Formats: sequence, structure tokens, C-alpha cells
Amino acid sequence: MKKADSSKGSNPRPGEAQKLTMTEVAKYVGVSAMTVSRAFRQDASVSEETRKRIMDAVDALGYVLDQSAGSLSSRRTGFIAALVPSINNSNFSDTARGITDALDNTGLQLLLGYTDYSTEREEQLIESMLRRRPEGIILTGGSHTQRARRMLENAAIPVVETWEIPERPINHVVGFSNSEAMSLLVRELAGKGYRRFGYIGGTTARDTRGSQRRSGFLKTVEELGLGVGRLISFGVPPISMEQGAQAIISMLERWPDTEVVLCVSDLSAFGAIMECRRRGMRVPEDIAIAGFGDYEISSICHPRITTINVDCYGIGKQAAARLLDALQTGDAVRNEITLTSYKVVLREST
Amino acid sequence: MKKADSSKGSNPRPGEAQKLTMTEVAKYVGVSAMTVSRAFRQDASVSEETRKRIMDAVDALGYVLDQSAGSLSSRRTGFIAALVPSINNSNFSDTARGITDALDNTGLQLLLGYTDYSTEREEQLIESMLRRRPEGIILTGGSHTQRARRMLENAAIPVVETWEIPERPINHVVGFSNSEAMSLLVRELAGKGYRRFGYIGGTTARDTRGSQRRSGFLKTVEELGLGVGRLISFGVPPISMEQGAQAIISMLERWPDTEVVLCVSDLSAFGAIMECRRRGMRVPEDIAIAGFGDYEISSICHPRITTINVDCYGIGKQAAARLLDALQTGDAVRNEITLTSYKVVLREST
DNA sequence: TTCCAGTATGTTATCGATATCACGCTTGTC
DNA sequence: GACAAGCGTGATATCGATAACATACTGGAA
Repeated sequence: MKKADSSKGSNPRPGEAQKLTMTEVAKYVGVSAMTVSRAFRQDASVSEETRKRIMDAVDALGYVLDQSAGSLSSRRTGFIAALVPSINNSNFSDTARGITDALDNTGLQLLLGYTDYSTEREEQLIESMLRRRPEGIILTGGSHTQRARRMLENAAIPVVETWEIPERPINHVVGFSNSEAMSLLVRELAGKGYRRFGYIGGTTARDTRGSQRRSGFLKTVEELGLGVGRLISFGVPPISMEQGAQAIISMLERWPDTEVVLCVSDLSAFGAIMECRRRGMRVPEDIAIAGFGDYEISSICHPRITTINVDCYGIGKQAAARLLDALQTGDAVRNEITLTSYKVVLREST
Repeated sequence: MKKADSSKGSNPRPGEAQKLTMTEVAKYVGVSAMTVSRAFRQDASVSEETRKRIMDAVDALGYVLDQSAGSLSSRRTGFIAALVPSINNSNFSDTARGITDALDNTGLQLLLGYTDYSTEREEQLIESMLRRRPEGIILTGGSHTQRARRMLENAAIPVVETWEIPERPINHVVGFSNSEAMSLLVRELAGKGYRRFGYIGGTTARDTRGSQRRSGFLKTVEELGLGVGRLISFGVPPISMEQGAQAIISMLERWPDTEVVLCVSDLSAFGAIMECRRRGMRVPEDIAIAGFGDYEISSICHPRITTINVDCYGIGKQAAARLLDALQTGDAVRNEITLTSYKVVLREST
């Protein structure tokens, strides 16, 4: 208690905010702490009059419920954990927003972390999240370290993997096939007469969704008998606008007759298009360029960018909904795959 | 215990993950729970050999520390709360990232919330955050409801307000003057010869930083003797690219001879520029347009956008640093203002 | 040899809320 | 009129860890 004593000594306004607990409130009102506790929850039976008196006292004293104490006793923390690759990427922050919106008014609070596209960091984060005893957890993607999988299994809480369809799902899945989505885009563009296809993406396999898009591209180009897809890998995912610009330069140097270039995301597509225009090329007349993700920028910029619209917000919202479902029904482990929609959006850039 | 019993009955793989506590680990190793607790912290004195045996057991059993129990006893939750207006806006998600990066390896965990630019929602969030007993809290801006201020004072934890300089700071501040920043931009552009200035921003006063930018604009245009600034307010903040596009249309209809338009953010500036180009206008020859915030897009798009660069990431990083300082020194309430840098970035759009 | 300091570990009380059971009172039913 | 049912409230044990103090043991100084 040394700490408390010293702070008491140096506190400029003593006697006020000193360790205000439910018991103080109870004393003040003249009821038991248990009744105060009940007054804070809607389900509990407290007479309307008592509840009002208690809430007035809470207001007067400035008491704020201590959930860290409550959750120990009730064994319900009210936390939901969510891990996304990046919070700076608007696709994922839309998902995060979908999650928080779905959690609004449920009394559940989001613990958000970003993995930076690294499974090691994900493992680390999973552990630090689980220490908070969340009641459920939402992950991005299906690649996890072995230890991460083990921890999740031991935790015995519902898990939702999002943004792709893992080969070996842990529990629930809310996502779509990145490979098929990209494939669909290739087919649409081939249908418009394009023949010489290029692809721009990041270098490593860190970004599993990126790899899936690329393999969907390659497979489909081949299936359509269009020869070999031309690949430029540039930069560590997620690749930036700037990297998209540099990648298109490489593409044009190596394969100057490329007709259409698909990019792993709208951001790189935007960078690529701006670079082309800066060099005096016309898009789509001289070269067509498409993106992935339907970021806001793609419907505004000039030319507007052809892309795949993905329901980022819906992924978050539905993932949270699956989690809430699982918590309510108390269903142990119900594996279920929720497919989210995507669609090709043809615009001026192709 | 009804719940535990029933879940025990229905659990498909019983006897494994059933309520694994520190005591189980201790029994398994043959030490006391206290020793296990100590093994988890670096400062505590446990022999290297015992620590290893304990950690092996932890691994074998799959035990994960329960911080919600620990924090009740230690009176340290290890939480830091942060509220930003929006997580979809890359300026603020950069700040959020700055915060998380600064918190990395400190053992502190971020509780992130977004206020949607509403002080009412902020108040609500502050309460739900305080229920988790964070050790410090980072806010955006200096406008808060009265009750919010009161709750923060009662909480007796360090508070950092960011992104602006409040008139009446609660505690620490890490930010800059939005008004002066905008003023600087006006002066620079006036120096380049521009005379008829327009401004595009959101409608209401919800966004205090936006209002400050606008008033900085108005004040400076007047000071320079350039007549009256032309204002278009369009949309509820934060205004989107699309709204920027619509606003520039209004601007040109109403004041066709406007020479330069400053926008509340790069996003609206971008929308405005794209709209102009779509209409065949040349930027900056026919009209010059500038933004605020130096988003990635502004250095990539064509033409590149003149803007004010703000150290978003640094704001987060420094805010967290101030908080860590305050926690370490245990300094009660040290009001201190940390000014962050900003600079005009002249590019092709003006 | 004795005693002290320091290290490694154990014991007990406690953090602040909630689960659970118990109790008194009112109301309505047969 | 007796008793069951329901409501509002209180008393006590407890959630799982850690603080604080206690204790056993070791090695070196006096």
C-alpha cells in the first residue's frame, strides 16, 4: 500500500476519488453491495425505486463499474478479440468497423490487434489476447503457426477466420475465395477481347490472400489458352501505391505489348495508372489496368478503376454475428462456412 | 456451477482444457502457485532451473496466464485506452498505429474505440473504457461533454489529448494548431500570386479540427486583404472524396472565377481535382486545389496534390510516450503541451 | 563458530465484483 | 386459513491471480 499512501500524500485534491467501490455506493444508499451490483444489470430484480436511488448515488459519487473485478467472478469478460493484418489498410479497417458496429450495444468490447501480415506476430498477439480471456476471437486468413492453433483449441472459445476459405478451418469461416474472384475478373476481361495479361503483386508468400489471387490469375489465363501470365512481383505486401507505380514500369520494360494488367489491390492499380498517365500513356487505350478490393478511390479517380468489389464491412459484421450466435446458443464447435459476396465492377480503366 | 456442469457434459473432448489455472500448473511442477506467478515476471526471483521447469509445464499443459485475475490483485490492468474519430481514415489509423507501436513490448495493451466525431459517443466510450480500468487514456481533440470531463478527472489517470491544442487541456497534449497550419498554407499560396481563395469543408461543427482549419483560412484571407474567403460546406464530416467532387461543382457554379481552393482534407481535394479533370479543366492552370493531411494518395495521383503534411504517426507515438512517462514517474498531473510538426508541401496541383 | 545478508520459496490475505442460497414479505388459490 | 409462488434483498463464498510477510537455506564476514 506504499503506492496508495504516497499518492494520497501528493494528490492535490485528496479524499475524493480514493478507491471508490461498489461497497461505498452501497453504504451511501443504505443497501448491500449485491443490490448495487444488481442495479447495474437489466435482468436483475431490483425495485425501480431502489435502482433509481442507487443510480443517483452512482452519479453523485462518480462511481464507474469495475468490470475487471466483475468478470473474474462472473467468468465472462465481455471481450472479443480481433486480429487484422493492418489497420492502415481501408479494406481491413472496414472489416474492423463492421465488427465494432455489430458489437455495439451488446456490452461486448473489441480487443483489436494487427499482425502486420506475420504469422509469428499473430501467434504473439493471440497469446496476449487470450490472457484477457476473450469470449471469442476473429482472425484474418487461415494461416497460423502450430502453436497458435493449439492455443486457440485450448481456449475453447469460438473462432472465426475471415477473408478467405482456409483449407483446414478451425471453427467458423466468413470469407470468399480470392482465387475464384480473381479468376472471374480475368474471364470478364478476356471476354472484352484482352489477350496479353499481366499481374502485379507483392513478392513473398506472407500475404496468403495475395498469393491466392495470383494463383487464380495464373490458372485462369492458362485455362483460357492465353499463354503464360506475365508476373511482376514488387515489394513486401501490402504493396503501396508507389510500389504499384514502380511495378508497372518493370512490366512495360519487360513486356511492352501487355494489354491488360491486374493488380493485387486497388492501391497498386492506382499507383500504376497514375504512373502511366504521367508518362503520357492513355488508360485503357494504351494499357488497361484493373485492381482488387473496390476502395473508395477507384470510383472517384480518373479514369475510374475496374476492380472486384468485396464486402469488407459485411465480412466484419457477419463474423461478429457468427460469434454472437455461437455465444448465445452456447454451441460448442459448429463449423460453418459463410460465403460473402464479391462482384466484378467494370469501369473506365479497362 | 450449473453452466460448468452442463458444458462438461456436452464437451466433445473432456478432461483437457477444463479450467486450467496457475494452481494446476503449480501442482504439476510441485511448487506453489506463487512461484508460478513469479516465473511469469522477469523481475521476480525464481531460480533459473525452477523457471525452466515451470515454463516447460506451462507449455505441456497449454496454460495461458489469466490477466483479468492478476490485474484485480495487482491493481494494474495493463490497458491503455485510445479514442479516435474514425478508424477508416488513414490519418487516424496512422495515429493508432503510432500508439500500438509505442506500446509494443511494454506489456500494455490498447483498447481502441472510435467516436464517429460525436462527443456523445465519446462520452459513452469513455465510460465503457473506464470500466476496464485503463492506466491511461488518449483522446482526439479537446471537445468533451461535461460528464466526460468529470469521469476523466475522477479516474485519476493520465490523459493525453491529441491532434489539436485544446483551450482548456485536461492533462497532457500532443498536437498542433490546425488553424495556424491552414493559415500557413494560405500565406504560401498567396505568395505564389493566388488572390481569389475558396474553401471546401464539412457542414457542422462536429469536427473541431475542421472548424479550426476553416477559421484559420478565413482569418488569414482577411488579414492578407484578399477580400472574403469563399466557403462551400458540403456533407457531414469527415467528407468523402465524392463529397469533395460535389463541393467543387457548387464552388464553380457560385464563384466561377475562383483561383485556388483549399480543402479540409486531401480526400476531398482529390475528389475535387478528379471532378475538375473529368470536366476538362486543367489543374492547376484553370483552378488550383490543395488539401490537408498529406495522405499517400496526394503524392501519387496526377497531378500531385499540394497539402499540409502532419505527423500523424508521430502524434500517436508521442502521445503514448507521454503516457508511459507519466506512468513510470508516477507524476500526478503534469500538464504539458507537446507540439508536433507540420509543413506545407507544394506540389503540382497549385 | 556465530551471525547476518541475500536468495529462493511458501502461506495467507486480499483485490472488487458476482453466483448462489437464504430469507422475509406479499399475493393469490383452493 | 394454510401454503405455494414470486419478488426484492442480504450474507457468504468464490473467481484466479498477486502483495506482503514469513521461512528455510546458503555463503561469507567478523
